[in-house]
Amino acid sequence: MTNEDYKLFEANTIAKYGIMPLTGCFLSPIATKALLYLIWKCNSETPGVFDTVKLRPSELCEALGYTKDKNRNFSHNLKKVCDVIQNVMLQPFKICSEDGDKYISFTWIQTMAVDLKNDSMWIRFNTDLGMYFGSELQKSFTVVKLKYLNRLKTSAAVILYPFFCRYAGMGSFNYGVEDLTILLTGDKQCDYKHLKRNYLLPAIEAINTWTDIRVEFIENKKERRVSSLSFSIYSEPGLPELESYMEFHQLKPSEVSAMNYDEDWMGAYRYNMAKQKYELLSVS
DNA sequence: GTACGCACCTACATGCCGTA
DNA sequence: TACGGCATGTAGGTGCGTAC
Repeated sequence: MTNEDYKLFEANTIAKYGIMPLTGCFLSPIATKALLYLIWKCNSETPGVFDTVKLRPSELCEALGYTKDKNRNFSHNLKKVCDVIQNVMLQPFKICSEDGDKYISFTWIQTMAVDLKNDSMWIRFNTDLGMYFGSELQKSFTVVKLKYLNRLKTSAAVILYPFFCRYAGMGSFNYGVEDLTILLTGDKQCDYKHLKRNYLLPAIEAINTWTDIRVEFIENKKERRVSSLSFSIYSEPGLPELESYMEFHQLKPSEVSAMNYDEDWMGAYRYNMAKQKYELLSVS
């Protein structure tokens, strides 16, 4: 599997409103990333059709950043990830009309079968999922690279990275504080200071450090109250990419700014999703 | 060598309060 | 209304002994 394979195609509606609020209850970062991986895996094997997906639990575990290390906890994490998916089955997915008078509710996953001994699992998505995220995915979607998403740890960062990728092509855009509050907290009563300190700033710092985009924002005020935010999205390498680039060109940190960053180095490296770092390919 | 269970630690999420 | 400090509960990550 190559770096380019770690992509996710999201419907605009998911990117706009976020996968977590859409479920009616917030999923943990691990649950969100696991679910996104399953959606990506399913879409890569049966584009636009959401029915069933087969994969190895160890593959999912490694894709989420867990590796077999000296601490012998891989089997722990394997079961934990399976439990996380099982919990996703318990959390209903809810889509409401504008006024909230009409809604439809179902679960993401209908059935999961796991065989840890033979390292296999089988997931059946809810049969109604295809009506909302099936063929529509092929018409308009946002590309999110899972290798970047999976480096993020907080729920806010996991929500915001796909959100910013959705708008990356626009360069800059405005977004209302109330919409952003619902996106990140699910509670529009949450005040802006709480949103900024506990969600927005830590998430943007993580995104700027670990992903392929850089986000900056300014506050737009109506009188004293912050009413909306103007976000600017730039393409910029993450820290692991920058470190490998420096290693490849044998640059010191002070010399990086004088160079124009390129991705020539990537041919000499392989990205290890489990370890979440680049490994130099051996010359044969 | 690997799976499992347990304990511990860290980071995150949340709420409350005081100050400007 | 914005900002920051502090306390507390929880989720996730890590280390290690034991059993198979």
